Amino acid sequence: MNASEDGVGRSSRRRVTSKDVASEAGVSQATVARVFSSPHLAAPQTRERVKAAATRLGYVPNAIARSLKSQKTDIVAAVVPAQGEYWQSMLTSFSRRLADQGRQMLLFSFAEAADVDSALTAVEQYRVDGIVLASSTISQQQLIRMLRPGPPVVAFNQPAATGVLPQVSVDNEAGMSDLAEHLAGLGVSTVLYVGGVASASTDQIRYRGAARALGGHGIACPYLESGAFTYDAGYKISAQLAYMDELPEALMVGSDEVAFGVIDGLRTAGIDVPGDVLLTGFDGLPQSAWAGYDLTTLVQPIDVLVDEVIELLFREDTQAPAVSVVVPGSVRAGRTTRRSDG
Amino acid sequence: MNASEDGVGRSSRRRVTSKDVASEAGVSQATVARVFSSPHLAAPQTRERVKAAATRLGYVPNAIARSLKSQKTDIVAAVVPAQGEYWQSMLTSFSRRLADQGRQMLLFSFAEAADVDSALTAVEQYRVDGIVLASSTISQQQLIRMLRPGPPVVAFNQPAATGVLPQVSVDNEAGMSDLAEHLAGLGVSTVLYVGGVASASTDQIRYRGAARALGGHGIACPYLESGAFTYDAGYKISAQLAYMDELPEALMVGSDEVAFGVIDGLRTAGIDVPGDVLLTGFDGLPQSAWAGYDLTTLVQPIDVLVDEVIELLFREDTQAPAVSVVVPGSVRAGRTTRRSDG
DNA sequence: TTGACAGATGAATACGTATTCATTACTGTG
DNA sequence: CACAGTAATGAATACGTATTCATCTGTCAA
Repeated sequence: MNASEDGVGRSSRRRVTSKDVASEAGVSQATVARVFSSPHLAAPQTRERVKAAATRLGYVPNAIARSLKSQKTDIVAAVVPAQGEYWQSMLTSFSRRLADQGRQMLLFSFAEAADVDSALTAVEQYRVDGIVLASSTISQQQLIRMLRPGPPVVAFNQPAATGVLPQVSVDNEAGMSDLAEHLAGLGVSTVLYVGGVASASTDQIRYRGAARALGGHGIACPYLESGAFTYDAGYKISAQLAYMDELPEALMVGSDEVAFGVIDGLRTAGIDVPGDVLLTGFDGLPQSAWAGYDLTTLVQPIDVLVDEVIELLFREDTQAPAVSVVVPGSVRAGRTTRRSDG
Repeated sequence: MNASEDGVGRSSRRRVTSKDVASEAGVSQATVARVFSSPHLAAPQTRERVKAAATRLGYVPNAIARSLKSQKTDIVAAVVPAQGEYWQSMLTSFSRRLADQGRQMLLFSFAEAADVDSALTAVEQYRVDGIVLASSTISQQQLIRMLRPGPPVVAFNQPAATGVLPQVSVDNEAGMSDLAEHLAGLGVSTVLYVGGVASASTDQIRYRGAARALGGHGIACPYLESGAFTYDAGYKISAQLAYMDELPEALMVGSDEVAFGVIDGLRTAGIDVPGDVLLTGFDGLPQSAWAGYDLTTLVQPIDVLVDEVIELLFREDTQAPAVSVVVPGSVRAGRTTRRSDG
């Protein structure tokens, strides 16, 4: 009648350990460990007996203890900004990929750049098998901090890390260049680039790609900073665009999320996209393919990027300290660069 | 000259342990442990000496070993569907909240319902401090499985778990009811409900809220299933709507993400929202406030929900096995229920 | 028959920390 | 001065597993 007598109560009396299973099955703890970690070392008959005992007792191996002994956690840490559509879709792909490999993902998200340090401090405590740093706002100093002895670290889409940490990113410059060529091919002659944060390395490199390619066609490409890689930043900056004396023929926006804001802002102001101005994005977010936007953008092959990161983390060769892997993206032409008028 | 002699090499020779710090500082390992876990038990002078030695050696406490000894990981596991805007925003809020408390989040995402079992198996191995189950597609059987002894478990927005597991969710029925009242207040007399997955408990409850409220006004409310809680499902189902002999005055869609698809689909077919048909969503996703949609929807107070989950996980009182916390949402009236014509 | 050898298992130990217990030094009160 | 009480510390142990080493059994070839 007493609740504490109830074996199926919410909090069990004590977790079942391999030792418990051992006595139940009449073998040693070592044998139980073998059955679960290297079954081929146990006799088939013993294996069955141990497994039966384990099931009977509800035994579940303790990954913490295993990690302590084997010096492997099967956990990869990801340090990622809390907000941003792009990071979320990257996380989705990453965690799925890891799950396929029997690894788990320990998430360290941060809202402010100032929180990165505390996140990094926490990461170090858990002896994870690898660390992925994803954010355009991690400082050079913070990157260098990760060079201390510890698990392998790879930077994700963070060109600024090149030469300091192994790094994987899409080819930002070539990607934006391709988009520019696409516009040039449409006969566009005036372009304005709408960036996110001018100090972010990705923003700089993408802009360079646009400016160079357009320059090759004799087209100027002024830079306008929206202030953040967010929808709101794009929406707000569109007010400035709406009040310009003369709109350029095309806007190249530094990221899809900002582009959504720009498009909505312009449309709210009565300026049609692509009717009054063409527009390109960057990233290839799922929403960019939604019919409401149908954005011409550079699609990042996120799955490929993620695979490269994982390979870099777990390659045997621990030499070559700061490899940089650059993966090409692909232009997806949408309605936002389709001229309705002939 | 030899790379292995390099102290700052990528892979260190050996991690520094509390024992190393102990000999460096001329104290016992126990004292080092005290300095880092309960500083008040060490003399200020000793504390300084130990910390200095630790810094000199680059010592970082090993959370794995700590967890093994203290039976606490400071980690909360989240079992979450890999896709879906709603889950992503919930994850964002959740991980931020945990970080504030010095806890980390171990992510188990799954693409197919079939993957849930393997995720649960993995979760059990890590002795996390708590588990959050978030998904409308986890089966009753899988829920029951979580009743076995182990860390506390809380279901998130999963009314089907009521009575089985502690559960936190928005008031789905009242929320959809409020939206229905909103429509009724606008004088709407014909409504169609567009659901996601008819077998999902949230879908059923939301529909019930709509049907009851509308019924109170003598308004019928047929149910139409889109097949999934995704943009694509909404987009596709809109074709059926576009070919109806007569459109209802309003569409009540079971989730924002589906609503986006429906809106885009209708607009593509030349049917204006709200010009030709009013529309409501549910969830209050960030995008629902974007100017392109400006959806009338029920905003879920995600931060509040998350706080409730955490409180439920870590409350002292381990009695009351299956509390169900229901939090009210709030209607945000957007453009999609604003009549342009008088 | 004997020795070599592989297969299966148990005893013991290590992983790095937190905590209990005992010991020591020191403070204040009678 | 004696005694109680507190603060600070070290020695030892436990957390639950994986792995090394030694032991034992049985098989096969000489």
